[in-house]
Amino acid sequence: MTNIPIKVKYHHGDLRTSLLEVASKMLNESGIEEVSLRKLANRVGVSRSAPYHHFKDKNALLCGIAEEGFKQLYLMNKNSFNSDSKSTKEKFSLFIHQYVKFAKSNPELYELMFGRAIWKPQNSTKALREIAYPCFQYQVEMTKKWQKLKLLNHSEEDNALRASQVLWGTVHGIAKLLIDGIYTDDSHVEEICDCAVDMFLAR
Amino acid sequence: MTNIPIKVKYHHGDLRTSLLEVASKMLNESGIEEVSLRKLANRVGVSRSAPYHHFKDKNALLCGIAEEGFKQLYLMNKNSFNSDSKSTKEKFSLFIHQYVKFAKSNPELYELMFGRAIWKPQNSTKALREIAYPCFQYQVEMTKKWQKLKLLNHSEEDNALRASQVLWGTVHGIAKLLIDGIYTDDSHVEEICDCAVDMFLAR
DNA sequence: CAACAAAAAAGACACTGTCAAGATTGATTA
DNA sequence: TAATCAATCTTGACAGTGTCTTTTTTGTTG
Repeated sequence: MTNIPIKVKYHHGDLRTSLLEVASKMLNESGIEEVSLRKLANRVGVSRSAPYHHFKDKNALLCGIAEEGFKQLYLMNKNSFNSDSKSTKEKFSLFIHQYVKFAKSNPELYELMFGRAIWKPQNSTKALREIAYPCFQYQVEMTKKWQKLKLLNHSEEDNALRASQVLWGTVHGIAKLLIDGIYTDDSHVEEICDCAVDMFLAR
Repeated sequence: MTNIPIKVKYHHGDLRTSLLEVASKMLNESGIEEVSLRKLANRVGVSRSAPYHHFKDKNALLCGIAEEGFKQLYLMNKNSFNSDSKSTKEKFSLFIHQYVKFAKSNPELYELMFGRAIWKPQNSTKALREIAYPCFQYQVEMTKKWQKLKLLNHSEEDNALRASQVLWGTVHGIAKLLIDGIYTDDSHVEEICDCAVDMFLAR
């Protein structure tokens, strides 16, 4: 009956997830700059220091948001890599395009996920690392496969880890230059990705 | 005689360059987080609002610092590309290695130069753009040359702009992943760069 | 020398993250 | 059921921050 967001109970009930949800929404809508603990608390209908019972500090909250992003990214890569209806070459192309598209469609989230803020030596939460590392590792696995199938243009002695670091670097770099506003021509994203695919494929 | 940094004159004399110098030092030493206008003003020996007569706001100051970085980067690329004692292949390899090395040796400056903060639509100063764009353009020129000499692995129809965006994306991405703390094994930087070179060269 | 404009200072405001101390609640145990 | 306790939430407070407005000082110029 009364689902007006006016705070009525002293104990919120599920503040932790509420904080994550609303913070994510704020992030998507107005960017990381507009995400402050005080505004967040206000919007959730709770006092400014209530969040501190669920997150050690602001950084821990940000790590929590990023976790969700890495789950998405991991799932996306896994799904496309395991689709039976596509050739290896198509899958490789899909990886490049999808990765950049993910960043372009969730610029604020992507910025957070790979921003130095949460990856500074003592900042990354254990929970975050346990979600992000498998995501990183999966990209190495994909590269290993592509390498075995002689899809990529490089010499024999190159190991999969290095190659995947280069591939990842490429998509990450393109994504970053796009969403940070240095590549200003958003309209040619597909062309850039196509070019990247072309430059990496063995002929 | 008295070169103690105690403020003695009302008018500083050359506050603008002093601010840039000290701010750059603060940036290198302790990172962007530690650069605040108030601390900066304090260290220069001036009131907290004095800087506003030389920079519209904090963002304008940061743009000023970044300018110097782009001058360096431009010069570095130009010098190595014009060295007569090296083969084209060596120059290409040098470009990749040098670029990443530049970022790794000046992490805070690089982060500022390519951070979204100063490149947000209305944030970049005209002066910054006039220094940065030629720097970007030069990378296209280099790529055009490499393309003409059939150094790179890609098909005929690829244009130099797209190829240079991919190349730049690669070095930028590798650099970012390194200095943001996502690639934690700094010791293999050279190997990653070598691998990148190998993957891009035509065979 | 007087007038003016540039440069610097001081006051003030609305933010921010975070901590300490107290209030309220739901759950557990006696 | 009643008392205890820990989790949760609130309020007050502090030291920061960027930036605006008003006032003071200075160098320059007519």
